[in-house]
Amino acid sequence: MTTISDVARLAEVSVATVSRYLNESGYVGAKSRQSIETAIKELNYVPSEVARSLSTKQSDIIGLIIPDIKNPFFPELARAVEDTAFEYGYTVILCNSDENPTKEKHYLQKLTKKYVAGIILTTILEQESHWKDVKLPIVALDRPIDSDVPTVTTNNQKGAKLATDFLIACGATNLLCISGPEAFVSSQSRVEGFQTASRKKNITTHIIESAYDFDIAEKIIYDYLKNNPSVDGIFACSDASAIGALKAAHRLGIRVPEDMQIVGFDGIQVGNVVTPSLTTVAQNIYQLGQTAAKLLIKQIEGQKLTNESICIDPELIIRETTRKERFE
Amino acid sequence: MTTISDVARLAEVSVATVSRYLNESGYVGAKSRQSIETAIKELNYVPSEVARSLSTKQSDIIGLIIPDIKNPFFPELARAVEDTAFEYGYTVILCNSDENPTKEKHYLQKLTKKYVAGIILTTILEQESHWKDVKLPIVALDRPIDSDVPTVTTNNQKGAKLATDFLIACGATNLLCISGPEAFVSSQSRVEGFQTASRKKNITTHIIESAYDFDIAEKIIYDYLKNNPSVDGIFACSDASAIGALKAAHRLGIRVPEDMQIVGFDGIQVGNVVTPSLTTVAQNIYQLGQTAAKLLIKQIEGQKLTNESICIDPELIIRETTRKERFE
DNA sequence: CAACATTGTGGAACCGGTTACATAGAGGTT
DNA sequence: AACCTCTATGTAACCGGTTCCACAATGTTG
Repeated sequence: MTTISDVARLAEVSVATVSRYLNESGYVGAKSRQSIETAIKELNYVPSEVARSLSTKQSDIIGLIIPDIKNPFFPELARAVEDTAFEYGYTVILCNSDENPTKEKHYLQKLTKKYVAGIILTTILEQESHWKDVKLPIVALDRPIDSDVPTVTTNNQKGAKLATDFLIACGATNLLCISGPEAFVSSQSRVEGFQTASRKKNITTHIIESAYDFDIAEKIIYDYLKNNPSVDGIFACSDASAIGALKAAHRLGIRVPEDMQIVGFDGIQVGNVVTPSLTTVAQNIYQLGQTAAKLLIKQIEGQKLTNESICIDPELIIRETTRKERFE
Repeated sequence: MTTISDVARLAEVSVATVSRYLNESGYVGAKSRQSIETAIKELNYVPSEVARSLSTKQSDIIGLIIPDIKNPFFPELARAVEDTAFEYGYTVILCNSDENPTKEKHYLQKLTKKYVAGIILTTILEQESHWKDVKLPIVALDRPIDSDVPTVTTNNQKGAKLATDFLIACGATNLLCISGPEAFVSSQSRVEGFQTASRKKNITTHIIESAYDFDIAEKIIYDYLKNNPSVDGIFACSDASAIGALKAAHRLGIRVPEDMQIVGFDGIQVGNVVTPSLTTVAQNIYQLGQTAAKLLIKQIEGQKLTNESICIDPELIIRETTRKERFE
């Protein structure tokens, strides 16, 4: 591998001049520029990121910490982050935290050691104090960490309201809400949205909790529906639970959407492939990731973005688990 | 951030001794060891990966290049690689190539500049010569690059044979094979497996090609089945096409598995969630990723693994798109 | 024309580690 | 006592960049 001094030697200038040329900092005369350019081409020179990082204490690496890339929500998010990073010349390190604080802390330390430029963090859990000590640029995704950390979220409450209003408009009167684990703030907001939308009307509501997991949700919902056959509308706080509900209904001989309607939340691809395909409140996942990445890069490149938080509206996608004819 | 010389100063030894202590290289006396340990604790010292990389020209970063993390096959693979890397103290940079040689080349250069320790490469396309110049440890996943590059693949031919034999055993006699794009070697092997399995018996076969994409496959298969209603068994070279087939059949009023049976290939999670759930040849995706990562790390840590290639057997998962009663 | 600003360049310290080499004391051998 | 081998440690060069500072040449201004 050729180094900057090889280039300097061949171009008959000093390394300082070459460095200035490379970074477009300071003056470089026309003939120096010329000879440097030819030297670089001739030697096929590529500057070492590592050496530069050591000097500048900065790299072009972004750390992305998510719970689990296998969770169908995250691949698209990761892709959005990576695309945006790529566009701006950054590179992404992928970390799966499993929502485990120890692992999270470990990654944090590793990333720090590598002088990463910044971190995008998707922790759904409660605020972990160790994030407050980090002096790196951070953007929180999906869940706020701290009031002065820029955050990108979906408007969960609004989305839930959208879903619930729609269920009711489609004639459902006996609503079941499948919440996520209590620790997830996003799930709480969705439940709140559900409650505000269903409270005013003359509607019966129930709320049960389930992990965001197909199989677990299926079991819980199966048991519930068995004992409560009057439910005619389900709002699930995740598409995973919604699909669980679908399977549970199938096993119980409940026809969807004729006997019971279902609306999910998330907008993951699977929802479109299931039969009947899932009506859902789709988060704009790609935009979520893109926005977070852009926000982070802005911060990295010097702008202080204290307090800048962005809330992205989700969108109701009407498919086959709800009825076409609207009442009201 | 504290440095090694801070530690050396506080411990009243030289940086060389501290470095020796950290790397367990060379001799360190008992009292030096003691004072270094306390100094490190007191200062909360964490060595800089970057500085070390500059010296050693090695990092603990592994580059993972895949076509697209959004493709449902890759999240689990990426997770396996990351898990294994984590276990051995490595870190993963995620690169989406979109099967685009230019992007691939770009990433290759970027990764080289960062002194990554090695690269795991999943390119389904034809051999790209630029990989031959790379002097980094490489492992090819899913597709061989070169005879002397260690490679991890699924036994595609065997899997296809498994699927086809099973379809025939379940009574299908008029088989349609949905191949992948011609450029994918893995798809070719699957078609070959299909052909060897179906040739000997008294069976009619057809082969059509489709991208590995739900919607595209659905359209192509819909058109085909419309004109060829006698097909009673489909072997799809990917679960994506299999699901497309399922939807096409649904739209045409063909009952699955009563009128027509379907077997997919890949074993992605969606297959289990679709109705009826998909009988498929499951690749052991996690093991694929894990094996590749381990192979790479072995190489990184000094072992020359020329010619070491591993072929992992897939497994037939019988679900609901095939009939229970076996003929024969 | 003197004083000063602007442009162009190189020397050398520095980033935070690793490592070759020199050195020195302790213990063992003959 | 002379010599050798370990063990233990420090000095300093090096990895490949960035950047401060000094300095020179040239242009500009009053």
